[in-house]
Amino acid sequence: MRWTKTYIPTLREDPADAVIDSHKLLLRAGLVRQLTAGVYNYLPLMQKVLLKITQIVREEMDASGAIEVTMPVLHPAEIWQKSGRWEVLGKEQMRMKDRHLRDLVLGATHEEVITSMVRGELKSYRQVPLNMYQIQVKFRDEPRPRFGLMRGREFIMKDAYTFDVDEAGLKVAYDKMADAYFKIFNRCGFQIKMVESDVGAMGGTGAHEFMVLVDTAGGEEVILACERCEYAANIERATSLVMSDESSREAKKEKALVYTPNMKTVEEVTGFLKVGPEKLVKTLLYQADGETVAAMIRGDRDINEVKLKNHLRCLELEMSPPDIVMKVTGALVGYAGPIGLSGVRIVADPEIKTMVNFVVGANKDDSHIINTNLEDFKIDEVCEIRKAEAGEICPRCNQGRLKAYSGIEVGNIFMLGTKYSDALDAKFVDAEGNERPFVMGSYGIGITRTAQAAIEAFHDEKGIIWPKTIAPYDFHIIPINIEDEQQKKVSFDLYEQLQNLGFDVLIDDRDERPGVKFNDADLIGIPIRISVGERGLKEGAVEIVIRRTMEVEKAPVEKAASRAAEIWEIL
RNA sequence: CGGGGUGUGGCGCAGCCUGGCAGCGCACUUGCUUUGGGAGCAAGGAGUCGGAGGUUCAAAUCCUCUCACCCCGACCA
Repeated sequence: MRWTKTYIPTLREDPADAVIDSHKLLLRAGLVRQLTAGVYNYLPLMQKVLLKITQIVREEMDASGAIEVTMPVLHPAEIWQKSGRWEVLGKEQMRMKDRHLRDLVLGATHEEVITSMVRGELKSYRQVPLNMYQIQVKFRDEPRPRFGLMRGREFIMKDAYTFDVDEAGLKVAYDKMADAYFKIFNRCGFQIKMVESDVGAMGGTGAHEFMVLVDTAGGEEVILACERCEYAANIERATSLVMSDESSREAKKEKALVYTPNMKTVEEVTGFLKVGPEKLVKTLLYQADGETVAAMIRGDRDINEVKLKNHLRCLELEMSPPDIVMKVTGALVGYAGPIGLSGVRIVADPEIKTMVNFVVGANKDDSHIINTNLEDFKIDEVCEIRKAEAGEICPRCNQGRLKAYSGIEVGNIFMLGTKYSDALDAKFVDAEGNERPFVMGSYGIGITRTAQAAIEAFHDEKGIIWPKTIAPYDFHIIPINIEDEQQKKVSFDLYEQLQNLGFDVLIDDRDERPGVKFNDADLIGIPIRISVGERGLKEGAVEIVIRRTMEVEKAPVEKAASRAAEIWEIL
């Protein structure tokens, strides 16, 4: 492709609206332009990248035995109401009404659609296992779109769905998809990490995310991974070993009410009482679908609301407002405690069970109780609700410490079970003649997000460094001075030769100054650049430059194409 | 949804406080020169100052309302 015949609007300056490197580069390299919040045009270079990524995805999905289909973007509300996700997704879902005022949905995922699609027609155990996928635009009405394609309201995804007769079949399908995902992301050039994750609104029995690890600020999720074994989990899901601390060997003391005027935070109370925050137990009040629940957690820990929400099996979970706190505890916010708290479910983190002589709120203004022990109150349920932290001990090998990484989620896989086949009535007849719901799985890859993740993972201060498998072009030829007939001829000869060898080639035929072309080349990040200029031609040579390392090799004009192809092979 | 910020030519910004000719850099067009890391000179085109209402002799500037976008938080299949 000739630069002058395509559209690559590069920017010299950083766009004002971009914060993270990959977002700035998406805009500066002329890959995308925003239409409205969270919605982007994909310009010619980006289109090439997306096609290369989707091609890899297609090849590996097909190789795994999955069958490609295309499902509608526009869905009737009815199927979402049937599965119960109309309420679960709520405002996350892009919704509209048609002229008849019927509710419609712009799909964020397609479990409901595919389940309706096969219902009544896929009906024998002989027809499965079946895996169908599509590459399709998706919508999510993000409360706050940001970071370019990382958190958009419209994006492209590959989503696949499997149908099996039982859990064992699902496990096979699930592992097969995980395997395909490793192949896909490795081909895209990533070091990928598969981590355990929460199932969220998807529902089901288990899930994993595929994360690209980045050391920049561009990561959007924190993951914890054991430094000794293979354990790795999203922060929402990560657990750690409960360590009984030193104080648990103390002799139990008599509890006592203490006056703590205006001391509401953990810091204030422990500072005032001259004890560490690990000697205090926070009692946090939540409204779980209207019911008030108390969550107890050690003072120096953070609560993991996802874990609490999962334990309570509620749709909405939020901190109780002050008036409810007052009603339940009889005190202002900041003095809630488990002793004498009635009519409220008390959920405690297991770590609490290891503690002695701790501080709790007294359910009375300006008062706490010291030397509290487990016998002093009743715990209704014990459930891990604390956020695991870096440095804690791995729950799997019980030895290694957990380390935190910043990651970008580019893929996820879910074991759905029969949630959707039950709700939408997709059943088959087994060998014994019994009617049973399909056991399903669902598997996503964010195509547009993967492109941005590549930029985040592979760039330097001058621009993008595309992995060769997903680069918009393989070679970038720069005639230093396009007005010079010899340079022009050599450049275009090379352009044709490389194309004849099957490569995707971009030639910068603009009448621009060399500096402009070099800077744009560095910015858009084609893996190999070939400079054709007076300096080299004097010796009958052109320069082959590797973008990643900026290594330069001179090659004779007549051997340039074959030499460039060799370098490509080993890149 | 709470808090903060920004809307001025395609992009990046100044001007606003203290009302008085709408500016700068880059980009764009034309000409000449220049051509190995973002050229020089000259000439030129391009802006309802996000929108509506108000105050005033006069509003980019002050007031009210509103819309959009960005950031922090909440949220996040």
